[in-house]
Amino acid sequence: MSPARTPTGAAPTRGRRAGRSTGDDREAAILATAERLLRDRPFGDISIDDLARGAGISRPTFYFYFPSKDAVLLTLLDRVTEEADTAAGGVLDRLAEDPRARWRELIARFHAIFGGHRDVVLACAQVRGTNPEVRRLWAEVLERWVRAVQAAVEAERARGAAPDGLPARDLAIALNSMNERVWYATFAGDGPAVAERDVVDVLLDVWLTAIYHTTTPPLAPAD
Amino acid sequence: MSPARTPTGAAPTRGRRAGRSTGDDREAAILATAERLLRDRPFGDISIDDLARGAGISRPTFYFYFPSKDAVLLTLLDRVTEEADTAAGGVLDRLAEDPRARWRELIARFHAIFGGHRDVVLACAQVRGTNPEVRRLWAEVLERWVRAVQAAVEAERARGAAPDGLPARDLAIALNSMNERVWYATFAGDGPAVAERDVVDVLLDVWLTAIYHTTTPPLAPAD
DNA sequence: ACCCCAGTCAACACCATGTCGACTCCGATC
DNA sequence: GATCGGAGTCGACATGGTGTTGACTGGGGT
Repeated sequence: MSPARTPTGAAPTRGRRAGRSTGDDREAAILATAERLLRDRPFGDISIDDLARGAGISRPTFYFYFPSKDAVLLTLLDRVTEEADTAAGGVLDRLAEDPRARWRELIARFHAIFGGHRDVVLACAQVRGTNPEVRRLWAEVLERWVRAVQAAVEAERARGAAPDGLPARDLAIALNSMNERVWYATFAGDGPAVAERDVVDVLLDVWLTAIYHTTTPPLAPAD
Repeated sequence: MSPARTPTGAAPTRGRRAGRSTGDDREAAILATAERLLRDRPFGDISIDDLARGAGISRPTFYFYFPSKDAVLLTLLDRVTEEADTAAGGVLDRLAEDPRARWRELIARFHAIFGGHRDVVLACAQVRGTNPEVRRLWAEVLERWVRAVQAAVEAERARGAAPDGLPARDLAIALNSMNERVWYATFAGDGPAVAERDVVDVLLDVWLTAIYHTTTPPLAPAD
């Protein structure tokens, strides 16, 4: 998970224009207010004034801490993806041990984290359409995950556990895309969706069949 | 494809408040303007004034034809999904003939239609986050496709061509979701994406392995 | 005693949306 | 051939959210 940590790393000061004195708690208050308000209404229905008042400041003061409403969401998203990266870290290194169990662990962890921050994730999906910054950040995060999966698939093929087929990168993109969209529908309760308690196993099944052509991949190296 | 044709059917007058005289061409002009403007800037950057001026009318007059900017897009979306329904109709009835070829045909047709109206589709994906009407329409369309795929999978299992496994509905949801998200990324050129010329085959591969556990499903009935 | 600057906000400028009321044709009616 | 009604049209206004300006405060450093 080391490559291209640029997004979070290269933009160390997204909120708060610079400087570092007292008002740190105000910044935190804005973030907390956003997360709280998101719990019962969509991002688009929250005005900057709501955020400001919720944090006990006036609207112009809000701009002292964040350049826009979207920047608040971006900071929130940053946290979630960082958490996900941490949770996912290393799981795929031990794939050969027990492929099915490891893939399931990976998917289950993502599920737990996205589910735990569903309001933020859902809001980001909403604004991704209109905000290039969110789009860019999400694209970078996704790229890391795609690369990790791609490498894992190539490793499984190398040890003879998975058959050749699609370019590993395309496969990784397709599977990650599926997860994203399926989780979105599940958490949003929007349109045809997989039940929340089943979603990990449904996704796992498609991943395993797409990668191994079976739902019970071999544990030991083939040769 | 018969069930629940409500969306288009039950709201016969989304544009135009009622009546049916000359101004039909104005309505068409608005639609055409929207499609044209969408070609070089995102939906959010197009104002009602742009639409009105493009159609040679004033902003208040616009409201005579459509209740909002989103309603224009909704009408455009309606056309595209109708076209897709037509193109997809019946393909799955002849699945047993040659499963691989039929599934490929289905995916390729959707690809062609979405690709041909990518601006509209992309715009809809953008506003789906903020507009409940678009969300609802898309959900209904998706529900039809999910049902069709579910039925096809069940039929393939019944004739012994596909192994049992996931509930067919969950599988259908997952695969349709994957397609939606993958196409979006491909057409938007946004983040990790499959190359446009490869996308049909990539999707097909995942569909076949998920449904049949092989990329070469059997042609003749098993017993 | 002074200055600087993080932090604060009232007031303003701007822009997009949506609404109202008045106006103009034009075809139908008596 | 007057008049009536409704489709079609738009100028002007109300509303509401965003982002900016300029002035004020208070405390830490010199």
